[in-house]
Amino acid sequence: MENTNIREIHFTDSIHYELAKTAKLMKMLTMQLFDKLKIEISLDECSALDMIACNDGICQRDLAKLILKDRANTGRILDSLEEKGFIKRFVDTKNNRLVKKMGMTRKGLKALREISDKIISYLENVTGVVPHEEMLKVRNVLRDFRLNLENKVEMKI
Amino acid sequence: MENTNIREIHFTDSIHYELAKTAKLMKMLTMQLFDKLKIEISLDECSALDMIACNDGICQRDLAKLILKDRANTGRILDSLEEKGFIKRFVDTKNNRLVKKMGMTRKGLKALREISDKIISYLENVTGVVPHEEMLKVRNVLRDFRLNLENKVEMKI
DNA sequence: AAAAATTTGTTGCATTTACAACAACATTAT
DNA sequence: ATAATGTTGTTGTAAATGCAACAAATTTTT
Repeated sequence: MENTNIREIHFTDSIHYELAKTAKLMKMLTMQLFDKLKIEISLDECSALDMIACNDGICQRDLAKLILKDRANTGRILDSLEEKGFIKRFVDTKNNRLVKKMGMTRKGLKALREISDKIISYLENVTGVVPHEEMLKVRNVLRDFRLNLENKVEMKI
Repeated sequence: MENTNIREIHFTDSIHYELAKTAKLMKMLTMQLFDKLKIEISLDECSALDMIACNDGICQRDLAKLILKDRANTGRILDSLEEKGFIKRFVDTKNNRLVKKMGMTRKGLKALREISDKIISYLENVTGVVPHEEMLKVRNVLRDFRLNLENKVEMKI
């Protein structure tokens, strides 16, 4: 007897779809929040800024890997942040090679803190529907999953 | 005594960052897979196709909401799918208004199934590191979270 | 020592994307 | 009845993005 009950598997039901859609909505919401609160830098600039604050003296390529932009666009984002006086860039060496490293300026730290203060209560309001513990658990599972992904994806950065 | 232990909260630690990064990596991996397996349509076209298969007779705007593209780009994706003979479009009414609805062609169903068969084992291999039950749980929490997001995000579609 | 390959950042270009304006039609308000 | 508003899809355009080519410097290979 043949099994005619073929299980249809749809992208819609997958974790991949749920991830993509949730992330996209989250991005839309945050961008709308940035607009509403009249935050003067873009979301991408803000996450780059935060990443630099957490990794003082990082070089461009390493930052690119963290924010998952290519080298070209990372450079452009940094141009903008430097022009606004939020970061300083300097040439240094890494493995005997000349690289451009960067760090926060006082102005950049101040700006980052102000933005953080502005958005944090809003974002807590959004994540609030799901219990905090559950959210942490999801974050941790996602992290494990992501770390595994990083080994499989061919990064051209 | 003043509390000088100010808790620094960074974007890097947030569920938002983890979501964005995981989703982006997942997208990169899937696109590389599409390339490797010589799948002839784009990832976006594929998810649109899957969505149409799951929602026969859907109109363009409703599809746009599901795939989170704007109406313009949804139309362009559909142009491409129609040109390839994977979907058929027809004018119908919805609330007494003329709308363009669509459905799968036999060719489209065949193509979708072939693509599904090709990628499914690869993707299971990726999600495999995390126990299936845990993955389902994450998906469900994400869904709750996303449904809440949908109420807060202003959709201009 | 010369040639080839590697690393890092920049520039240019082609594709993708989002957003606004528009056309066609229907509904509601005046 | 006429005007104003709303819905759906298309077109045009400006911005974002990714990719390939390049320059400058270093390391490895021959």
